[in-house]
Amino acid sequence: MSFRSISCGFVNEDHIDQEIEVAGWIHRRRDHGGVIFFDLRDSSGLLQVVYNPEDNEAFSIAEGCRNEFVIRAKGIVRKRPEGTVNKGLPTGMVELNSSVLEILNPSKPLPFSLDEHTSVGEETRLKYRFLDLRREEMQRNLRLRSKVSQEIRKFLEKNEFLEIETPILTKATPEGARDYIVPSRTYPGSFFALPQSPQLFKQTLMASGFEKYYQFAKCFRDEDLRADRQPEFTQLDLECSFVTSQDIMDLITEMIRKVFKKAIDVDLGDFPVLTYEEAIKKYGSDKPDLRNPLQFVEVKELFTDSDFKVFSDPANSEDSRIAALRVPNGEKLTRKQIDDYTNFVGQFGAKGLAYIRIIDLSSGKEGLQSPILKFIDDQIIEELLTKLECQNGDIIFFGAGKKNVVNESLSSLRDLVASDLDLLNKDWAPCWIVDFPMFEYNKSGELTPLHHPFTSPTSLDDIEKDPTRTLSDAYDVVLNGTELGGGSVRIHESEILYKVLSLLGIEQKEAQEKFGFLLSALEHGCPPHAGLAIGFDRMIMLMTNSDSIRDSIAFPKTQSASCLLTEAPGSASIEQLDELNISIDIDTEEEM
RNA sequence: GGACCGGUAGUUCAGUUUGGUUAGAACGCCGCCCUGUCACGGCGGAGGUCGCGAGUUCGAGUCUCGUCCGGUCCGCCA
Repeated sequence: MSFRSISCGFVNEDHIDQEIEVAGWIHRRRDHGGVIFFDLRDSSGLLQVVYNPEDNEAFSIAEGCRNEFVIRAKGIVRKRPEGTVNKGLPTGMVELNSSVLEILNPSKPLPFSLDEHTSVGEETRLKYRFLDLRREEMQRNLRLRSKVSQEIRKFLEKNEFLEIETPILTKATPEGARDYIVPSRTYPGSFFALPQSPQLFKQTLMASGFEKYYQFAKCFRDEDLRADRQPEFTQLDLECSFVTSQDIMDLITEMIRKVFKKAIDVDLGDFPVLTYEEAIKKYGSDKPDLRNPLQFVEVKELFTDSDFKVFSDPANSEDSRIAALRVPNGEKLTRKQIDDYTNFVGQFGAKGLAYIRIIDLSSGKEGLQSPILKFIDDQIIEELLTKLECQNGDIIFFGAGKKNVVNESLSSLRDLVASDLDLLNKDWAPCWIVDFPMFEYNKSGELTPLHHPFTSPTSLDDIEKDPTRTLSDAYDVVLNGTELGGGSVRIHESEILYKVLSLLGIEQKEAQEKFGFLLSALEHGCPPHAGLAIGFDRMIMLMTNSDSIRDSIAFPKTQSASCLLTEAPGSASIEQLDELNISIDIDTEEEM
C-alpha cells in the first residue's frame, strides 16, 4: 500500500489504458465548468489530470480544489484527444482521466505565485523559503548542488581520498576573519569558536597519516555579507601528503572539468596558468575574468617627462602605475555613461577617469576627442596610439595613481564595460593564478599573509631582508572572474613556521597557545603536504548562472545576517544566560 | 562604519519631480457562468496603518529629519 503507483513525470504513452495512482501538488487548475484540468506536480514533473462530471464524486471534490492543494488521484491514462497534445510538457501526449480524488492536504492561497512568469522580492522569498524552494529554479539549483557533490565524491573516492569530518565547536585560529563564538557551560567564561575553515585539522590529519583527506566543510566567518558571501558557507576542503603544488593543480583541474562535464555538460577546456604579477599587470586583478578580451597596457614610461601632472606624478612614483584600457567600439559610449563610469571608479578611490575617443585616426589630433588632449604633447599621443594599436571607434580609458587604486578601479571598470558592451567572448574561462606574494603590508603598515600563515614560501632567501618579495607556493583557481578556490603547499617544518610567524609578529609563546597542537604535530613526523579549498556555494552559483550565492543555498541569511524564515538570531532566556555566566549589557536607551 | 537603490492591495509595480476630490493597474483571491484547456476564457466583487515615528503645512503616499527592513557596493572578509 503506497500513496502512488508512479511519479507524474514518468507517465508516458506506454501507460495508456493502464490504471495508475499519482500524488502531488495542484500546480495549476483550469475549471471549464464542465471539465476540470489539474496540472499535477511532484518532484519528477507535471501531469495533466482531467475530471469529468460523469465521475460526480471526484468532480465535485475537484471543484473545491485550489492551487497547491496536495492530492492523490487515481484513474486511467489516456492518449490526449487530437489537437490537444501539449508539446511543452514531457508528459504532454497523455493525461490521467481520474475517477477518484482524495485531498491529502488543502492549502491556503499562497503569498506569492510559484510560476516562472512572476518575480518575487528577496524579502518575501526568504520569509516563505519553503514556498520559494518549490519554484522550479530553486528545485533545479538544489538538485544540481546534490549532483555536483555526488560527482565530486565519486571522483575523490576513486582517487582514494577519505572523507573525514572535523569539529564545529573548536578553537579560534589565526585566519583573519572575525569568529563566531559559542560559550562553554562547563568552563565558565570560556568560548568555542566556529571554524573559519578546517585548516589546522586537515594539516593535523596529514600528520596522522591519512595522506588524502576531503570534506564538504561548513565554515563560519562573522564578516559583512555580499552577493557571493554568506556568514555560513560550504567548502570542498582537501589535503594530500607527499605532493607538489602541480599535483594538486592537476588533480583539481581534472576534477572540475569532469564535474562540469557530468553535471552541466560543459567542456571547460584548458586552465591557463597566470602568475599573480602577470594577472595584475594585464587585468589589475588576481581573479581576472578571461571571458573578457580587454587587457591593460602599461603606459607609465610615456609620461615621465609630461607636463600633465595627473599622469606625470604617478609616472615618476614607484608605487603607482598608469594603465590604459582600449575598448573597441567604445567610442559610442555616451557622455552620460562615461560620467557614470567616472562615479563608478570613484568608489574605489580613483579621482577621475581620463579617456580618449578615437573618432578618425587619419585626421590626426582632430580625429580624437578628449578633455585631456590639450595637456599632452602630440608626440606622446602619437606613441600612445601606436602602442595601444588604436582603431577608429575605440575609446581608451586611463587609470593613473597608486597601484592598488588603479588596479581595483580599472579592473572593475573592465568588467562593467564588458557587460555593458556585451564583450564576453566565451561562456566559460577558468584559470589558475600562481606565484602570489607571501605577504603584503596592510593599511596600518603591518605585514600580513596574502593567503594564511601556514602557506609555504617558495624560497627562504629574501624572507627576512624583504618579505614582500618572497613568493608563496600557493594557487587560486578562478572561473569567470570569481575566485572559486585556492590552496597552497603548507609549511611542514616547525622552524620555518616559527620564522614566518615571527615576521607576522606572532611569537613562539602566542603560537603555542593558539595552535600548539599543530606545531606539535609538525614536530612528530609530519609529511610534506598541500591542499586546497573550493567555495562550493560559489561553484553552484556559477554553474546555475545565478547572481547570488543565496540561490545555491537552501536556507541563506539576509545581508544583515539574519534568517527571515526562522527569525534567527533570537534572544536567550535568563536561565540559559545564567547557566553560561553571561550577562547582557546593551544600552537600549542609546538614542535618548 | 560608509555610499547608493528600494519599501504603496496577498504579489509585482505605477503614482512622489510640481503636496490638493474617492490612491490605480496587472496577477492572485472570492462569487457567478463556461465540456478540451494548458500562464484557459467571460462577467461581477472584496481587498490599503502608502514600513514606522516625529516635523513642516489649512492639507503629506508626495516635502524635512530620524528610525527599521530588503538589496548592491566600499570598508571588512580569501
